[in-house]
Amino acid sequence: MHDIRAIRDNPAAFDAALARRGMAPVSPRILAIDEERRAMILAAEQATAEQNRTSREAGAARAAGDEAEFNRLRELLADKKAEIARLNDAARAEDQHLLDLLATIPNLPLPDVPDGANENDNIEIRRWGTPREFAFEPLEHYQIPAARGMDFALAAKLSGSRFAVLSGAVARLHRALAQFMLDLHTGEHGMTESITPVLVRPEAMYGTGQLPKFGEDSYQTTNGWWLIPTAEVTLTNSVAGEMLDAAALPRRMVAHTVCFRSEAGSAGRDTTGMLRQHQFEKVEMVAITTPDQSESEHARMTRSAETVLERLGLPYRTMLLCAGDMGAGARRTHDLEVWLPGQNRYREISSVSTCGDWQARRMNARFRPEGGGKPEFVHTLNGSGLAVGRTLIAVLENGQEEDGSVTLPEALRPWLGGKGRITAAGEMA
RNA sequence: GGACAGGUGGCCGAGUGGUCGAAGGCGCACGCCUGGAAAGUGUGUAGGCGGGGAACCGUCUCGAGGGUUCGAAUCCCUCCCUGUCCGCCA
Repeated sequence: MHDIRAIRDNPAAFDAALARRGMAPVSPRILAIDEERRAMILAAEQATAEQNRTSREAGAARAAGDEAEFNRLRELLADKKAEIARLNDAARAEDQHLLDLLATIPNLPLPDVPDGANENDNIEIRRWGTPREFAFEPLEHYQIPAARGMDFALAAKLSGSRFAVLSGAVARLHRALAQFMLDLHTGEHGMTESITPVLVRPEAMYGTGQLPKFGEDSYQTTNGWWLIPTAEVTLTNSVAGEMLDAAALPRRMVAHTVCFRSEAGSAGRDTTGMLRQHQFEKVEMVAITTPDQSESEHARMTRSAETVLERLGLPYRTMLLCAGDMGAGARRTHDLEVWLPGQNRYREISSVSTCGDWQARRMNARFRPEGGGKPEFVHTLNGSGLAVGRTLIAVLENGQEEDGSVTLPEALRPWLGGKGRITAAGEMA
């Protein structure tokens, strides 16, 4: 949600920023509605003020025992009533009209976000680790003998395509990864862990920006709940409607949840393996900050995600997304792409975004500045830390050996009962 | 699923038709007191929207919407939400 005053103050800058997302200018339409809306509000309020005045006079006349005057004023009010109702309805309709339009407009890219239309225009800002030299042709994760516990046929029987059943060693590895991530973020990155619902009200989906525009990307239950596409929804909306203490910020949260995405429109992409699923698990980080904290927090959160990959010894690169490739709520996004030897390329494994006050306005999440003063909207940030299924893929592909076994990252041992590899037979050893 | 109870400001909580945006308390801000702090004490302190350079003015908001009334936090209706008890259940 955008601040109508900011648009009013500088419509050209607003349109210019949106143009970087490939959007046509909208400020003329917004300003026209806003002007109409304000005229309506003024007319309605003036009429109401007159009504209130007359009503007080009527009360006074009655108190003074002036029945004639009271009756005269009462009739006057009765006549005005319909007109006032009409003006109020019109003012409210215009106000809603503006809100509905603003709710569909994506966030403005920050100045340092590069121009560009799609992922080809993203900029690499960092690279860590060196992809391993293989003496053999590395396999994709679902081809690796050690990953035989990954069963897509069974998942298809139960649910259909784009689901996976994990059994045995891969299931345990998946669980270990999630726990390792949570322990890292809570133990070293100052985040508080939550277990949240994965079914939410529409309001929550609206707050983070999935609704009203992107409902087709998610699933809804028959009684109106939405299945979260990311724990960003629950963690971020935890502060919806709240007035937070500035001293309590930044608030850093992390949650491991299952996520659901219908992935409409990506049919045909990554159809094999568990890279892209309707249901997957993710460890999600969310930070609620004051406006002056959000920049450093974005860097910090990106580092928190990068640290997961570094501890696991997985080569990655950090991308700065171009304006055209960012999600609607983001002002700047860092994507972490992990090296997948089986695909011989880097693939997205985390996305870390700062949303400014765009979500906070939708949620009405504010804080009172230290030393008092008017409430201000908080800033919100979110990032994967990391997508668990994709991390599993990366661990399997990067650790695969010629004999079909997989050598696991040293850092995971405490979560694997001291074990360090999966045999070609699919046994933890 | 059934039966009750309830939704008031940053928080707690009073208020059952009239000048109530709303007592009181807590918190917070500023001052007094103090060597400094605590305690004590005084004053102030809701938010949104609109108008205005500003001071300020208007308007809305006591869960949401509608109704009754000259006038609604207060009465009536509908809906939403929360809690308690019962039933069921991992």
